[in-house]
Amino acid sequence: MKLTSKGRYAVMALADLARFDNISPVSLRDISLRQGISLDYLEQIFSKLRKKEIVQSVRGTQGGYILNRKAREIKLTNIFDAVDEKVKTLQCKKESKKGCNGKSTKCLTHNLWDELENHINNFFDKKSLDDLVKSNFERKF
Amino acid sequence: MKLTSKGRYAVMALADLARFDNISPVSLRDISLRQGISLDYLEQIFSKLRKKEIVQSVRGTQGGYILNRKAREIKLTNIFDAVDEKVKTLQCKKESKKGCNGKSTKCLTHNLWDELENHINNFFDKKSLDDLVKSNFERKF
DNA sequence: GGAATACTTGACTATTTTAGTCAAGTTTAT
DNA sequence: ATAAACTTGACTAAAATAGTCAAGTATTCC
Ligand code: FES
Ligand code: FES
Repeated sequence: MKLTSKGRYAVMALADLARFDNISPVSLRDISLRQGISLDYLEQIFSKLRKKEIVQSVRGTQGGYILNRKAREIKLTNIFDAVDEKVKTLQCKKESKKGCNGKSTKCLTHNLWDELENHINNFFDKKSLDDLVKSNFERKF
Repeated sequence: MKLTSKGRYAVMALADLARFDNISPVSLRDISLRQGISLDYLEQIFSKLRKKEIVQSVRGTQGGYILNRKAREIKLTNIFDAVDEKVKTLQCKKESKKGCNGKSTKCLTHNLWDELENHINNFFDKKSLDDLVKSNFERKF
């Protein structure tokens, strides 16, 4: 089980952006340089974040991106959702009554994986971008 | 983030095996048929489980595998460890002082991913094979 | 002893996913 | 006008996954 770069970068980039929240737009070029993420890849990611209304774009020179909501209101869940980084522990389709083995009942481990998925998603539901910025701020003292 | 088949199958197969704990060895062929897992793949998995002393093999006709420890003492952590299904949320090396971006300090999200990793591993540390067998047993009534 | 069952090992491969790159635009501040 | 910066879509190399395949060894039962 591992976290993919897309999810990691999305959160990393937003954490960078959130530090300048409401001051001025941050260009992807700056994020790219500061965080060491490919500019082209960031563009892909921010295109998705914009579609899900997590960020707003400001075009033209001195443009960039700004948060579209308060940092406190942006949970990791929202970010992961936007970039399609999803937690997937079940093999079967959750809605279906069939099991992952093709049989008519759920497999021996179905409930276990379902619990695991909830356990992980709980973490993402709780953490906001704001928590992240604050914990980094405190780290400096 | 998703669970791989190797980890899923390892737990599924052991859950099947645990139901016959101390009665008689269970052949991989039976597990393969009941759980719908490729026999060749199961062999790979059980080879690893045997090396980590989670199961014992019984050769010959009527042979198979039996648990090497009490089901209560086999945690998911042990199983995942044996088959190399590891939780990996950090990009950087944990011991190193360098960040994932190659810089000399840890990145903005490092602590967050570290927390996440612990959160997930807690789940695996708590759950035992025994819990799994019992919850399936109860399900029948 | 011979056949059948079942474990054992190692190498090999197709498919899928990931992590990007590349190219050709459009928009806007200065 | 020009440069900075967003926008979109297609493409691709590399890695990981999920197995398969082949050849062999050990043990029990008849
Ligand atoms: S994971 Fe849902 S039935 Fe196996
Ligand atoms: S994940 Fe450890 S420094 Fe970024």
